[in-house]
Amino acid sequence: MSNVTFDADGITLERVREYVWEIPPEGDMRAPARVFASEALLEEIKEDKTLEQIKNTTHLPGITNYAICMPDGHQGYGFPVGGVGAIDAEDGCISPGSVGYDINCGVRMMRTNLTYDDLQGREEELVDSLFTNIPSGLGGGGIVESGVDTVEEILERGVDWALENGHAVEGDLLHCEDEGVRAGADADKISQKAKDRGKNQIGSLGSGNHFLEVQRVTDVFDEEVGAAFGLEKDQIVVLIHCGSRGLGHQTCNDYLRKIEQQHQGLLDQLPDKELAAAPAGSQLAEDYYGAMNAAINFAWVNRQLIMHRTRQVFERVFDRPWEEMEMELLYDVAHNIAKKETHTVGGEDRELYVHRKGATRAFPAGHPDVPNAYRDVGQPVIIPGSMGAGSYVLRGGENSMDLTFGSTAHGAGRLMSRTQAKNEYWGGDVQDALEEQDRIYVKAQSGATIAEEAPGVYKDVDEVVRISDALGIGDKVARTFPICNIKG
DNA sequence: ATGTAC
Repeated sequence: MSNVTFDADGITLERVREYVWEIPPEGDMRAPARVFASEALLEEIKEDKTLEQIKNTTHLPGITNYAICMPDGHQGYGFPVGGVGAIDAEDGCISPGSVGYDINCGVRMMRTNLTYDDLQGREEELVDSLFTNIPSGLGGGGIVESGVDTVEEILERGVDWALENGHAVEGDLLHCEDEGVRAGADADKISQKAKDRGKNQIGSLGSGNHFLEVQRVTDVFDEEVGAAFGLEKDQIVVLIHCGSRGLGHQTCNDYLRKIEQQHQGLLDQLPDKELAAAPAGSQLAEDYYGAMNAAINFAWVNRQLIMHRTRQVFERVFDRPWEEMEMELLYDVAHNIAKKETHTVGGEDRELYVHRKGATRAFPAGHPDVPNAYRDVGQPVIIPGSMGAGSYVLRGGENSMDLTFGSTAHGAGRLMSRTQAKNEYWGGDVQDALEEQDRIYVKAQSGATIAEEAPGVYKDVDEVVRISDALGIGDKVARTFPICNIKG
């Protein structure tokens, strides 16, 4: 190890090699922590509690190799956003606090065969129609509003339910992780209260950083992989970012309370109560895993319904069938989950609960869990930037299994809190500037949400992606730029 | 992120 260090106000990071930093174990840390970032990003990461939080996560029993902070890391609830914790599934634990409140928050991208020329002049009509037809904002109102029995079916059957009920086509399932149905989902482990919160939110965007964006492809960096993903310059694509709404939030809350009641001993060992975990093999660990998998299915159906409704909006605006516009799902990535996966650790295969909170699975070419359509090039990874900066499509890099348990970053990462953002920006001004300077059309339920999500509150997504690419954990394939954005 | 309630 070289002797280059980075001093982050009391926490010293040792440089392992370019863009890889390590916090060596001290006190009750069970493993080192690693931060994958440039010095420029570290300067931002050190400004909040991220580094302290990534140190704290190494106290979780069963933490394997090292806890990971991605280049977009920032402070979260207990476990940092942009964090990966691979934890032994036999002797370790599963941590609802480390998955977070928005179970299976994630992004999906839909292709079209439209070009920017087809869309110019129609932006306002399109953004208005999307905003009118896709439920957004806090509280209830979904594309489907139904009873608890429907929620239960969705929880266990995932996108299969959407297919059977006319909200999906076969190809949608083939281009989603787990073909849109998470195994091991147990609706009985989701509380009545959570189901009640979910029943009128099936197909709804929510609020905060969730959005639907129409974008154009500005760059294809890798022609071969770009072709495999069906992406080319000037093409219109749609990006959808949302999660499991009140149902997932309630589920996280329910299990945090159960841990306080049943596993106070483990809780007492942790430096931060927000890392709450259930011991592997306990009834509660099994129950949470069943519930979390069910909430994952709910979030997939949520994104599916929003995508399918978007097809119908495009049909009306462009006056032709969506099939003719080739509006096909490219891929759906979950970035707030824990998943039982087999990884090679010190030469032997181990079952691990891989916690990815604000981190994206990024399996390389050839991995059996990559869908057939992309098996030869690697799993698509979608990294949204801000509504002013645009987003990236990557593919799982060949070093991801060795370095990061098959993971990479998930976004640009916040630079400042929501409260701070509202002091810095006024929503209306942000909206006007985006339209006048960049011809980006934004429509939101409240001006406060636009202020909270102003481009200036995010880190530089180009720098985040540059590091992922340089490390070979997620390789750059294409870049997009926003045209229309709707949000809560 | 999230039904500005337990």
